[in-house]
Amino acid sequence: MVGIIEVAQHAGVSTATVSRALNGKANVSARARERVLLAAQELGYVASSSAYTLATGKAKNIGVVMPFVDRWFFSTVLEGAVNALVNRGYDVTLYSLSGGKDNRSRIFEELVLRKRVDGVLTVGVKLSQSEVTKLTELEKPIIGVGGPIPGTRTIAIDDEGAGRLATSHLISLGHTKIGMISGLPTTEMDFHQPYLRKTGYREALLDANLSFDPQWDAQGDFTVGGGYFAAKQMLGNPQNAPTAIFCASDEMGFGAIQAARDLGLRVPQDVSVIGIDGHPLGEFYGLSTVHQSVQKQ
Amino acid sequence: MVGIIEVAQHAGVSTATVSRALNGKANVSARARERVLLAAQELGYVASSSAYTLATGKAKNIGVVMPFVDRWFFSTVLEGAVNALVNRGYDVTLYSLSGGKDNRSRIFEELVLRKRVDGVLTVGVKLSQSEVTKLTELEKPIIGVGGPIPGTRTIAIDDEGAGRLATSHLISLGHTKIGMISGLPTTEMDFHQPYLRKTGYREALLDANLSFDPQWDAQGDFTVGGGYFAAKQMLGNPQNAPTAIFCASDEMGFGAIQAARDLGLRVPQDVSVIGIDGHPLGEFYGLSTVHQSVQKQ
DNA sequence: ATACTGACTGCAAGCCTTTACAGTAAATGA
DNA sequence: TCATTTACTGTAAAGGCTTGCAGTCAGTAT
Repeated sequence: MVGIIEVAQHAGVSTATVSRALNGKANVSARARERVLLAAQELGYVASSSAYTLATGKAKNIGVVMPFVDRWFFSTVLEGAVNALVNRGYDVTLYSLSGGKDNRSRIFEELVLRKRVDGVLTVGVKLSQSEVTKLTELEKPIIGVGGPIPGTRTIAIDDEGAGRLATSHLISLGHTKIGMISGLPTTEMDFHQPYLRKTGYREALLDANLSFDPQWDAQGDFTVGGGYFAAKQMLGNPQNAPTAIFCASDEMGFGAIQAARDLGLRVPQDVSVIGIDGHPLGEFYGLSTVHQSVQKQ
Repeated sequence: MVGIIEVAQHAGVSTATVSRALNGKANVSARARERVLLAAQELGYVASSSAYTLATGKAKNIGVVMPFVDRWFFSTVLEGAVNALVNRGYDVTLYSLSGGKDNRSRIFEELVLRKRVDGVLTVGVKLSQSEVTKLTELEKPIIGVGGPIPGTRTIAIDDEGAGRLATSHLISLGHTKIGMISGLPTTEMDFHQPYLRKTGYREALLDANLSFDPQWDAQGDFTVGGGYFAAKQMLGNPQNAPTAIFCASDEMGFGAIQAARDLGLRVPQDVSVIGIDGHPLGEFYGLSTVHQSVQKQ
């Protein structure tokens, strides 16, 4: 493996000058810089990142933490983040919380601590206070997308507002029996948005003096299949079926639409469905949605 | 930042013993090991990964390279890979080729060279001979998923066979005018499967003595939207519309189905559509598919 | 001609582990 | 009891880079 010493010899300078030249520092004569660049090129030299990190304390690497990567919202954010970071010379190390039970604490305690990353980007994760404290103590900047993090900067839409907006839209269409398909059942889940969106939904109902029926409160797992089964159950109830459904994500909306169709209901004539996201498939499904610009986030 | 020295002092042993105990080596007395573990625990110590890498040459990190991350196939493979690796103590550093033009060479030359990764997993990427050589010289193992890599081990379905299978299925349904929506237009693209799948399609047509009409050869970009527009154009041609379409991916198949519907055609009565993947949405769309087990791959 | 800048350059320490090697103490065998 | 093995343990080098500090040398002001 060719190291900085070989490059220095090849260029006829010291390793210090090689380092400075390669890192674009001042105080290197044009001649020396040129020779170093040439030598590095010829030898195919790239500085070892572990040595670089050890010496500088900078890893040029950002950790991205998300509950899953195979849901639309997450893979889209990830794609955007990877591209943005790679163009600025950063790598992305990906941590998925879906891998197992004690994954989460291991990620935060071991991996991040290992100085492998310079900062953390969380997506749709609600960090606990102790997790935030830990990261802050290590002076690792944190940015959250789509999920508030106590005491740090967060980029997210107004989930509560979005829930209210979607619900209000259904109300304005004349619906009075409005169900909601939200996220995951357990509250201790890492995943945050569902709760706020549901809050918005309830508020909108309240404002319009509409009742909130627990039977119309379903969980859809944020997947198409989850939305499908939830909607099927809700709409299939002959006594007490809603005429409109607000889904906390477009993917669940797709499932709901399909469920309605399978039950012989027409969308939107018999049932209205609205989601949140702006998923590219929405157009094909004819799903109304509250659009959020995910890539930009 | 607490280092190994503090742990050693705290435990009343040398740093060597700390290292050995923490890495589970033999030759550490039970008593010493216990004290070290306790001390590390109390101090919240985790070894610096850059120092570890520098000293051992192992990065405990795998680079995953894919053309995009926000397409279903890729995000699914990624999810599977991340989970499998994290459970074995490896991190995943993600490189997306979609980020820009000279991204690709930069990734292979700079980033991988920097010793940041122990090995490389490519997904749907066709590596050039020189890229393979480079990695092999550095003794970085490579594994490919869904795309052959000259001289290395690859996990992939028989793309050509899948194309033939799908096409044969359409033929067996009695179709004689069969179109195909395949991948990207440019051949120099990183993305490999489209070509093989199309080969299978042609072979199946040939075997059945069916003609291959260039008008029925469209590009769908592997997205729903791409499939939609390609199908719309193909099916919308009154002179020469196929009665069946083979799509190289399910996502394009979804678009094709929607296009058919928008044109007033019923699926499958008027038009048959078949894809490749086994995308979970296939069920909802009623899309026939050649299933491949992506997570397992 | 001399003192003094200023622009480069090189030496060597430091970053934090792992691990080869040498050393110590207890345990075993004769 | 003494020699020898066994089981740990500690010292210090090595890994590859960055960078503070000191030094060199040509150029400038006096």
